[in-house]
Amino acid sequence: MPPRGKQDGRAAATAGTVADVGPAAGLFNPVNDRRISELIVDQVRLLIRQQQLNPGDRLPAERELCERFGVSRVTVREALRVLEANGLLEIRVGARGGAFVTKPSKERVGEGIADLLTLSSVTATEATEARLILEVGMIPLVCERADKEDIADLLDICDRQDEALAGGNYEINLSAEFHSRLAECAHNSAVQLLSHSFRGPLLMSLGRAQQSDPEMGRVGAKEHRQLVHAIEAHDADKAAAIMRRHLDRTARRVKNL
Amino acid sequence: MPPRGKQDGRAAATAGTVADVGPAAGLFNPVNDRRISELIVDQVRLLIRQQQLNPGDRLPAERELCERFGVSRVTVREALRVLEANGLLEIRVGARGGAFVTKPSKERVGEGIADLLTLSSVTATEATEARLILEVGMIPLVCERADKEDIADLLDICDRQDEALAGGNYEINLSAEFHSRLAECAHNSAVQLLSHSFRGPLLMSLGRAQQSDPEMGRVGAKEHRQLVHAIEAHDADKAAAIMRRHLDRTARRVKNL
DNA sequence: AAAGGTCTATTGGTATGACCATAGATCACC
DNA sequence: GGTGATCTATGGTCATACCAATAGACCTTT
Repeated sequence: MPPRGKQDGRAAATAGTVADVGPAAGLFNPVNDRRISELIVDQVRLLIRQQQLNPGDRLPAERELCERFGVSRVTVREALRVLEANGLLEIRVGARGGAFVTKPSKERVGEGIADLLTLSSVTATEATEARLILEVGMIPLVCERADKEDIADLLDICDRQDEALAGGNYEINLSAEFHSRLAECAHNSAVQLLSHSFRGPLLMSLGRAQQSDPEMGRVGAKEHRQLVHAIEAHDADKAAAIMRRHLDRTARRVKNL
Repeated sequence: MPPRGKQDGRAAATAGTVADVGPAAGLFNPVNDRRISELIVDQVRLLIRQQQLNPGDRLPAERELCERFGVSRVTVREALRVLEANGLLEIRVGARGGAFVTKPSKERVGEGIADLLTLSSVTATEATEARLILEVGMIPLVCERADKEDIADLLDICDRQDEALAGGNYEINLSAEFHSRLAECAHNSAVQLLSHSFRGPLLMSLGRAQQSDPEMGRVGAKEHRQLVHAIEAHDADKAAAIMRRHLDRTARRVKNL
């Protein structure tokens, strides 16, 4: 690369990224507003979307990216930070480290959605309503698609829940696990993702509600088991009714809390 | 600030951020391996969550933040980038510019979710199913809560849709606008958010489907109007049925596409 | 006085070059 | 064969400097 003048920052970098079209290109043509790092972000994101970069792939080292893009390391690093924050990259240090394209981990995505939900002005009541829509709405899919393994897993969770209750300790995590596993039974990753996302924001309020009435755990566990049996019998209407009742109780507690 | 030794980077900065506890603190205590910029991100995010920083508030200038945190500008900037990517901050340049805490804009959040959805391995079929659950599930809320203004707006969109159709051009944006406005009628921002999020990822496939059969637009517009009337009559069952039929057609097209 | 231009200070955007910290990989030694 | 030292590639951070954009003060012109 020919050594550039000392400080031609944006101009030179922009020239390297945006087409220098024809004569008089410097006049009356659209101004380039965006940050250089954003252009890099877009470029990489596009590559990932188009699957020219696949999960597990490693991007060139920062210092090499600088040369390729014709920008400074600071700029490249800011782009990588954004991509990392968006869950597209994972950055590891040390030899053989670098920026790796992440597998589209459902947990990671769900976490991102959960974060967005908690930071938006969604109230607990609203989230509960939305959750009810999701969980009741997915019941038909679940009843249609749940296989033997699904049922067995659900029952296993119920068993552990009963055990915990018998031992006197109520495990709210088990309830969450039940609903999470139930969402898997829909065999639809979008549904699963959304259902999972609503878990986090609600856990806090649920935890408080549960504490105020530990007996709830017992009722909830029983309903879980009834639900599984209804699913096993492919009785969508009955299952939906149980789920609605189950969540309605929760909704009321959230409202009164 | 007392001039530090030339390169005491992480050590010094860490000492300023993490508690230096008791004697022998340098031995056997947890290593701090997070990035400094991440610590800053956490700190700011916490301030926002606790509402000690509110939408519209302006953070100190980068150069001042450097002093406050005792780190370099690069580090502060990386933190700001992440916060910006997460939709928490908006950064403006120029005099009186700086980092401003953003209002929790629903659009922004919805966009984030949409991004996550498209980047995860959710197929169009799955997304369509999830959308059906949402849009049908919210119908009872809509029928219960839609007010005169809601109905009027929906009818207005229907009118514009008919106009466009009469003029021979089908506007897919109008259909999207209808569903978006409909979600507002649930008067629940979580539902609205989710519904909105599914718009983007589906537009592409829908666009293609629509092109393959332009007559669809006419049928869809008619169904929209029927739907509004059912809602006006608070007939949730009928409205849900119409919506289900409406989306089922779409779902089939997506599957066959 | 109003309109419009110019200057200036503030603030983010980028470049450069340096050094530190980390973690594989390799090799020497026991 | 394993154990530890050393090498090396790579991200993490710092300091400084200059460019670019913008708001507001100030000045000029009409």
